Amino acid sequence: MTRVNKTDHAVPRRSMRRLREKENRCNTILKAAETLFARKGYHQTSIEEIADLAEVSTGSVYFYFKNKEELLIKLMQEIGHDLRKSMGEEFQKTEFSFDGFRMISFAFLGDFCLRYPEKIAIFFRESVGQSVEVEEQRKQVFVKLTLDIKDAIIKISERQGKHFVTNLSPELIAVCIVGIYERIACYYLLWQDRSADVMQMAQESASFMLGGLNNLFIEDAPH
Amino acid sequence: MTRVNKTDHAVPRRSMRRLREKENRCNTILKAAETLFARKGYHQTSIEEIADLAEVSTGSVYFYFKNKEELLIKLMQEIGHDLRKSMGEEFQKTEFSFDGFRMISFAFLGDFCLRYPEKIAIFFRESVGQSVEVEEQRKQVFVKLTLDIKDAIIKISERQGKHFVTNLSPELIAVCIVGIYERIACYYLLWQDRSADVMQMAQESASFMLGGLNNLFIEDAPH
Amino acid sequence: MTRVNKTDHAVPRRSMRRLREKENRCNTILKAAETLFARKGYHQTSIEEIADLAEVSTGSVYFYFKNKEELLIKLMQEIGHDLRKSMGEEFQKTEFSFDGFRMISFAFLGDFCLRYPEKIAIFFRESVGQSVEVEEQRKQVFVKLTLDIKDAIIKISERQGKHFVTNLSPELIAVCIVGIYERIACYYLLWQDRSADVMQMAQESASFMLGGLNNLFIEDAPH
Amino acid sequence: MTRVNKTDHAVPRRSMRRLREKENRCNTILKAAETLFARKGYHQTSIEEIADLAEVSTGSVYFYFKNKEELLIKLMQEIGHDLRKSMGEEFQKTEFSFDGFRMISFAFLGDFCLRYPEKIAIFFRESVGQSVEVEEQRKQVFVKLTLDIKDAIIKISERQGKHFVTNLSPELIAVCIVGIYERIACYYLLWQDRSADVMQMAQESASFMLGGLNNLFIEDAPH
DNA sequence: CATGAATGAGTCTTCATTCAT
DNA sequence: CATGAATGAAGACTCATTCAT
Repeated sequence: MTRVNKTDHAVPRRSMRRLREKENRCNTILKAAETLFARKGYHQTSIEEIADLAEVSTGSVYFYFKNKEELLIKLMQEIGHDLRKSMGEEFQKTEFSFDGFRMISFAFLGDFCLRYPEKIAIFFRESVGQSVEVEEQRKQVFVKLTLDIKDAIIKISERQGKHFVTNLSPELIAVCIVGIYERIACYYLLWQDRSADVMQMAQESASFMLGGLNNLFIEDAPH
Repeated sequence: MTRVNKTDHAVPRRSMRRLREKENRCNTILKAAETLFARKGYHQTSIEEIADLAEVSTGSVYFYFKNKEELLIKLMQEIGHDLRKSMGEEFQKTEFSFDGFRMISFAFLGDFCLRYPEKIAIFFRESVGQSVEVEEQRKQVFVKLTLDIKDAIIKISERQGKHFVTNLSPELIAVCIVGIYERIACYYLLWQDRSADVMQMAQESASFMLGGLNNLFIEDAPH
Repeated sequence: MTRVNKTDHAVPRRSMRRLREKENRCNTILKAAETLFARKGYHQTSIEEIADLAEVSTGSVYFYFKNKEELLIKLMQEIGHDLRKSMGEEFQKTEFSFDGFRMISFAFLGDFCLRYPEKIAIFFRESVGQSVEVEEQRKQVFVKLTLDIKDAIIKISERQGKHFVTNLSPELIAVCIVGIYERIACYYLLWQDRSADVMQMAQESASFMLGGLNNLFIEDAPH
Repeated sequence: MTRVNKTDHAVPRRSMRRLREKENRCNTILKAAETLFARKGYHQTSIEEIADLAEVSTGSVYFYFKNKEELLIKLMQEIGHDLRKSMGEEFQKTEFSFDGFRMISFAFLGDFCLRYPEKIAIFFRESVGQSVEVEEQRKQVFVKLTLDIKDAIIKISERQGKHFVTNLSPELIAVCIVGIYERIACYYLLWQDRSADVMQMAQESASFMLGGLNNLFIEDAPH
């Protein structure tokens, strides 16, 4: 029905498109998928809807992506990559001082989350619990992200001449930090619209992390 | 719920037995759903499979539950309820001292997660990103859980005569705590099998939280 | 289009059906598939068409049959079974004399082919070259059919006190006979309508086979 | 065909080379199609796969062939042509004596089938039951093949001064012979690998045919 | 002539849900 | 209350074919 009208007068979707962009179909499709997955949910979004929004045929979606799952996985990986890059840069800029935590809090909450709420929805909601394959890829993305943070934590501790109570600590702290960001983003941005308070939260969550971190350092024996 | 009311108005003679039987069926079905959702994923599990495992007909599933979604929601709510109850008890037992954090860490990670890995899978994975309705219910469950923790935090701080840097802090801390538990459970129990280290993690995550909490108290000005 | 009208006024296909027959849906579906496969070809027939002709929903087709392939396989096996049964009876009736060949020729060409041209189309045309699985099943059906004939040939030769030139001969003769019937059926009934000459052909093809058979007996040394 | 004509009208200077190149391409594609159709089946083979194996683009396939069907038809016709040519030569060589049957058996089973098993798969399996058009062409190819054999049979009988029991006989015998070869090839070469016994089968099948043929000659009345 | 990206109609298949028994 | 056969809407995915470059 919708379908029929679409091709009725042979209004080629192509013409308009080709004028605007002759490449980057791939990105257009991904962007459309991101928008719809975030808006309607992964399962509630059909390939046809994605194709329509991207001004492309369903066949084209399958030309660029193996299947629907791959769209979700690609989006997730891309977001994971961006987050890692952004975090890495912040840690670099602050030369692996404690201040890095404050910076990544602002970068993530104050910048990324506010600018790309759909990416947050994809990363923390739509990519969860969809299929074995998606979950496996999600795990890998999150493990990489966590290990990045763990490495940064180790570097920071070394620069401060501190040691952790156990070998587990650095990774555990990284896991905690990821969990904190995740839940703050979901709770305050996806579930409620508290974007006005985001800066405050960035500030306080950084304090929280630093306090937590400090508590897992071994007390240096006084002279 | 709708269905349950049907029989509510009439509590006749042999009702007791009937009620127990009904509750049993209901629970058998829920248990089957929990097992399968956790093992194969919500979408990959069909009503027929649930009915088979519960040894009832598909029609019976629909007698006790409005639809598949309701199964998931009920499971989620049940788990949320159990967690809140358990946490509440721990805070009570420790009389809202700082030690409560250590206790809930052990209760959650050392006890709940190890005993009911399927519930963890349902609560933190399968109930995420499935539909608008599930997400709405999930939000409510999580908000309740978070507010419980927030209340406990406020009580604890009051008992210690401490004040928070902002009004946001108590809730934010609660959100962080939920996030920490969530991610630790996923990372170390669903994604990897690090059950051997769980006690250590409970210990350290409690320290982490306490450190974080402390950092969001206002420094009492020394007189 | 066709679709829309079908359900527009909610004219339940069920009502009419239930009145006529409350069982044997399975056979109705198979019969519909047979008719359509023979008329339009296996690939050119959609499940929906089969369901329509059987006055059943598409879902019902999948309730009784795993997939489209299974419909074809079942049809093929059924036909194979019928043919073997019919042949077996003819050989029995003629007490494994040479006359059996004449009888099966009449039974197959004069009876079966004329009565069930669609079965011939399924057995010798539509079930060929469709997929690996169909081909495998087809092979098994044909091998059984061939071995039945081989056994009959051996019995006949024994009764006549004859021996074959080689061990291969009985099976080879059976293979030839199957080939002869197959091609006659295709050539004279599917490709041309020579049903008028069928009896003549049955007669002559039996003679041909007998001549062939005789030529593969060892010449008994004259005393 | 349509396409070929395009260049037919203009046979200019460097045409020779072009023609050879074109023919090469054409054959390369046909060869690729033959290989894949035989290996994976007609429907399971996509144009893209054929193009890949032939190291051309999908567009090129459509330059040389109207559609996928035409590829199959061309292959089938080619094989039919080769078989007729080969048979004709054998009959010629044996001067239309009874020995011709032995010769074509060896030529077909001992030579053609062993050398070109893919052609056998195409001719007797993949080209069956695919579409109305393919079936129509298949019929024509087989009818030609059959009539060739019929003609040879008539010639042979004339040379021997024999007469057939009815007018139908020569064609019927031809049909039988085709069926015999077809089924032997499928049964012993496509379904089982009995290539070791092929010579024996050629020998015996020829005997079978001769016996059959003889049985359809009218008994010459002794003076 | 060659290319290969783009098309989109066409189909199979699934499965939550219903309801007559 | 229980059953499970029946439904049919919905969607993913394929692939022969086209055509601008």
